[in-house]
Amino acid sequence: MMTKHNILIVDDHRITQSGLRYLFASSDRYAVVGTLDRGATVNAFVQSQPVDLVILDLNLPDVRGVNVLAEIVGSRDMTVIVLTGETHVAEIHSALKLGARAVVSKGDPLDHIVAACDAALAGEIYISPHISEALGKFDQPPVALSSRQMAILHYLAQGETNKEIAYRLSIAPPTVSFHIAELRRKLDVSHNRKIVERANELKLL
Amino acid sequence: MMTKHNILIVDDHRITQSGLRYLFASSDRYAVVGTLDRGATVNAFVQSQPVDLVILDLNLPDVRGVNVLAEIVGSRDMTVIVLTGETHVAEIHSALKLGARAVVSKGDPLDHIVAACDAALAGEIYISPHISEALGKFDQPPVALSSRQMAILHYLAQGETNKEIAYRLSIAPPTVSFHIAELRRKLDVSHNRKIVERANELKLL
DNA sequence: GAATCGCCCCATATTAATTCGGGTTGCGGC
DNA sequence: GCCGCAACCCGAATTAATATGGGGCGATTC
Repeated sequence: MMTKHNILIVDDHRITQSGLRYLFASSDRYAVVGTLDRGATVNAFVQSQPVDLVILDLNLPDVRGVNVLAEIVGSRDMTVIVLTGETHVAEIHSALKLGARAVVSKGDPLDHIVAACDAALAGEIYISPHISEALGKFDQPPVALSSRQMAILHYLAQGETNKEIAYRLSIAPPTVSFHIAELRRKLDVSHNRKIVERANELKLL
Repeated sequence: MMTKHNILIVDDHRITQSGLRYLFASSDRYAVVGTLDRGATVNAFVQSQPVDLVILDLNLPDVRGVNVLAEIVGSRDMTVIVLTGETHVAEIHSALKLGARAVVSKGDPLDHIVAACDAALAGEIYISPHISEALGKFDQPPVALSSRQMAILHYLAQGETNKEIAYRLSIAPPTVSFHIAELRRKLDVSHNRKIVERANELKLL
């Protein structure tokens, strides 16, 4: 038997950290070498000591998990698996695109977590049944917004009026209405009052 | 030493369930007698066997934790403590009003959970530092909406226009505007586009 | 029982937002 | 080059939403 794989846990819930430590405590293949509750500290940790596998929560208090992933992946020979509480499809897609090797839900049985670690280290991609079911449901054509549309969506999310947005962008109010109509069309909603909600669902904000 | 206190864990994250079981496994005062991941099953469980203490997550997949709390509290001599991931102030207030005896964040150190159990069973109210800090920040007077205002808020959340709402309620469009202005005032927002967001924050929907 | 308060309603006048028709630019394909 | 296409912009006309001022109704208080 080779030496154990070093695991770093990144999750802001202490009880989850503890549960994971306990899960791996009796393993002869894995050793937990650290637990972090903030995304900002991850990069420094993995630079300072050898880590083979990172178990990353996407929902951290300081930064989005995907940003942490983007920061650390590729920096050295390291495998990252995502352990997430909520199932945000777009975010999971991003994580996989960025190089996450597995995605497991916190609602999954515990042996799925170990299975994900095994598979990820073997070079496979592991998606737990929970997650893959959710992923399949929404096989959505990705919504691409232009920069103008994105800017206006952003101001809409702040709750600003068309007039205010027009002033900020130095364009006429009817032009703002035009872009909003485009947003309605692309986001497939019939009412302005649903645009921001829908954009949040699609994680466009 | 008296007999151990029976604990029921209600949380949809398996890893949290496991962490809590482990936390109490070595205790001589507590015994975990069950773990549930759905709110709908809680009432049947506590009817079927003696439970002294329920550790309840507010964020369950099927129903809001506060509804579970409302259902089980008072049904017998049982203490409920809330263990929550996110800190939704209004929901925590509701939980306390409904009779929860302690509130702990999942981000708190583990000994706070045990402290909460001890305090709750001793008849005290325990609020962890994390939570009490968040609670203090927003010491909001509770927002009371009239039934008309609530109805209109509901339609707003569906994304309907003033005209549609007016038609549904058989009132004139300016009357709808009037109620919306009242909502803006009561919810303390400057833009209509923020009303639904704010209402969600305050869990008024 | 009069004053007060909150809620509900509306018509009118005003302001905001949308639709419509029309124009520009830039870019990839025929 | 020229066509089509998508994004971007606007003015004028239309429609939607708001503020304003006012009336009625029921409950509470003095």
